[in-house]
Amino acid sequence: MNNLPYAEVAVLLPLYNTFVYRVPDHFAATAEPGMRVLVPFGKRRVTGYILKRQDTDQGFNAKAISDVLDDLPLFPESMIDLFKWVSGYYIHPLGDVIKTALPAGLNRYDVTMVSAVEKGLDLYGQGRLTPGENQVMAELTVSGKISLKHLAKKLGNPGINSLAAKMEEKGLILRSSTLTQDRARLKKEKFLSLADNPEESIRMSKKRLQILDTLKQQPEMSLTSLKKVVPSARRLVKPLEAAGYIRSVEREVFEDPLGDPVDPDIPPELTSEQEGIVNRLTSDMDKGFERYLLFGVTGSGKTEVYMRIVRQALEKEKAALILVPEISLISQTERRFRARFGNNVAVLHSALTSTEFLDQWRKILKKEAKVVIGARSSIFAPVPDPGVIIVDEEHDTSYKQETGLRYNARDLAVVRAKMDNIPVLMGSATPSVQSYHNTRTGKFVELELKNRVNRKPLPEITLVDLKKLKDANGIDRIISPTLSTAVRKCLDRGEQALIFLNRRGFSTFPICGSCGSSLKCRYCDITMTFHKNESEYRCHICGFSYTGKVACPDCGSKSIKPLGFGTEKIENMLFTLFPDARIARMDQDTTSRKGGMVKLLKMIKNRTVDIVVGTQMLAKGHDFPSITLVGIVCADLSLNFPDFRASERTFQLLAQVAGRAGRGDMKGSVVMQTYNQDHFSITSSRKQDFTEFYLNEIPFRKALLYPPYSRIIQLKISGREKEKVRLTAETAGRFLQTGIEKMEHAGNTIQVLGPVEAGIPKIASRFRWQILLKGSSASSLNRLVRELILDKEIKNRKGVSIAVDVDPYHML
DNA sequence: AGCACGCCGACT
DNA sequence: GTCGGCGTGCTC
Repeated sequence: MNNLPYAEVAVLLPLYNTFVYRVPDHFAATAEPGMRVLVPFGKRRVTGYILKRQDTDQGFNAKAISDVLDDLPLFPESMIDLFKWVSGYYIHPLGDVIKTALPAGLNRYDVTMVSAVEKGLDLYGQGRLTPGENQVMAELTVSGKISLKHLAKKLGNPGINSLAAKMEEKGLILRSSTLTQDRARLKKEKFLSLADNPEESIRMSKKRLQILDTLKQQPEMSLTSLKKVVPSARRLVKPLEAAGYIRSVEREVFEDPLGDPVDPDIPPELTSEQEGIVNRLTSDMDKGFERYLLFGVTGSGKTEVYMRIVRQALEKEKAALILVPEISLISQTERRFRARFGNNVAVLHSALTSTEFLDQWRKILKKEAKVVIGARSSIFAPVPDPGVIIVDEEHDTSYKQETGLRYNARDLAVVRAKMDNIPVLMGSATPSVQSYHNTRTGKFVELELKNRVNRKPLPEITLVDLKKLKDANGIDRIISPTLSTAVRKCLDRGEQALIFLNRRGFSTFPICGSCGSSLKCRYCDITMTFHKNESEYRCHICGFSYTGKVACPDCGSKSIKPLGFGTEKIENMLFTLFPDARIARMDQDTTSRKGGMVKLLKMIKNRTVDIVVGTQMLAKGHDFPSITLVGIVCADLSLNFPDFRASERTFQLLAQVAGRAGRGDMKGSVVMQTYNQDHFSITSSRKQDFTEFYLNEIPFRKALLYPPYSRIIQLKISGREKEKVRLTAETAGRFLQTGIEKMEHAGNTIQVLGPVEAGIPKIASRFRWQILLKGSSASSLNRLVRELILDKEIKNRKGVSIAVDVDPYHML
């Protein structure tokens, strides 16, 4: 720990540079890199993060740090380089990168509060104020003391700043400054212990003696447990403490967010394939950075391999970081790790409260939990000494964050492993084209698990050509006789069936029977979906809804026809086809309530349902041993997306869904309905042959210069005013075009595609345009976009925002 | 982000 | 003539 007089600080504002502050003497020994500080910034104070201590102010007239907000660093110093890398690569302000990485709710800053004073109220009462002043006073008499920001919002007047300043000058109102509190705080508890020599003697009641007696029996006791012995302890310890009979300390206590305990498991014997991989990783662990892609068919025991490798890391006194898709946390993976590693596991996921999350965070920092498992954001977990990073289901799109800092945790796992000089293992049964390509070019080491642990064959997949069904009537058009027969047989055998459709709702394309226009969301440029259960039309993007009785907004007709179908309709049809079966639906609508997902999973596991209808979420990671039939209603839905990864997504989804069949002792089968019988995504997924898919897909990518043969950055331009957005997009487009011409002299090739209106031109009342940049070098793309973002002409457009998406996933 | 400074139009 | 709009630049 150094005591240098200055500190480099990243402030929590959208700024790309760091600032130097003086460390006052009274913080000299405590202010460490990784701690938050409160720093003066212009006229106010904001949260910042100490990046390092240094011996000079570099010629700036450094102000002093106002306060140190943490007792301990929130992240190890080793992570600062990662944050800086992320900030640079994703072109995102460093302070916000760190904020994104840390537990939510840790942000303190000054807020201007306004309140009315007597003179103002008098003049208001006498009606002697200007209209603007009247508005302010009216609001203040209602709400009392209120933040200036809040006031501006309530009055719909963003220019209230100068008005408030003026009103204060006139003595009508008072402005003051308050510091916000952290929303997330660690739970602290009072711990009591007996002191040796009381300073004064006080009268001892029975209860007081009982407390001293209880404390005598152990070195230290929490107030909570003492209260179990002496219920009135809280009141009674005060005088005892004051008189010096007992001492107390405040200490952090950890909550257990993990719910029901898990019994320890007995590690199974490894297959020789698994053993080979574990041995390879174990011996390589000391060699430092290396990237591995574990390509293992469903059921080949990847998780067991991960657990053995984690065990090896622990043996070497190192920690392990395991990333899993969000959904797996609710299901299997988390439980299996806990069964193996018990209390050594820290779990980070979105369902934790902010206090629970902070608890887990502290445990990781203090090395009390060395096995860290979590979703996307856990790539930023403060693991001080990782020995290995594992990314399960590396192809999963949930590793890509789509708001704010648009990072990809899978990619960052590689970056972090490199910085920590440790191996990173990415596993999947259906790898991403990107990662598999990396094995072909020698960037990643390929490891393979070819055999299923129980040696069972993969399910047999039957294709149904939906084109031939077009003359059928009623339900048969959507659920083919082949599929319904298969379900019937499955039910007769007493087994479970899973029906998959990647679209929720009842009618997905409600259309006006009178004028023919589709029912669109008021705020987004998309068709709404009818939900029969709730009898309402819903926008799947912004959540806006109309009642089921709404008239056509275009012509006023009440006859809206429910065209198009989603999971709710399928569920309905299955009720008709199989009145004797117990049917459950699993999609966002039935799982969004807390505990809804767990309840459904339990029903499947306990076999209190016969048929499960559901969306993507069924495809991921769950192990349902008694499901023997999987029906795919329409395999092509994701194929027609205007996105270069449409084929890849379709293949992965189909292969993963099909993999849900026959995971137990009974043989599974799959019925896949499709309009594109001959498309390679369909045929390859039918054979569960990733390599075949890859070899078909890769020529397209190459010919059209898409990743992995290029790098792309997408700019997403949006705002409430249609024309302003278009104009900004066009200005940005021209800027980039000129930028490229300049760079081309240096032999760079970058293509600008667009600006074009986005695939969904309006979302939540914001109009959207986009520009796609394609190039062979990530760094020159980065440089170009950085120039654009920092350009004042673009930056200062009020009301239009430009989001930078490096390596985008969702191109709509 | 938020705040001050500074330069042009409609008002006491 | 001034009040107040928001474009521009800066914050260690």
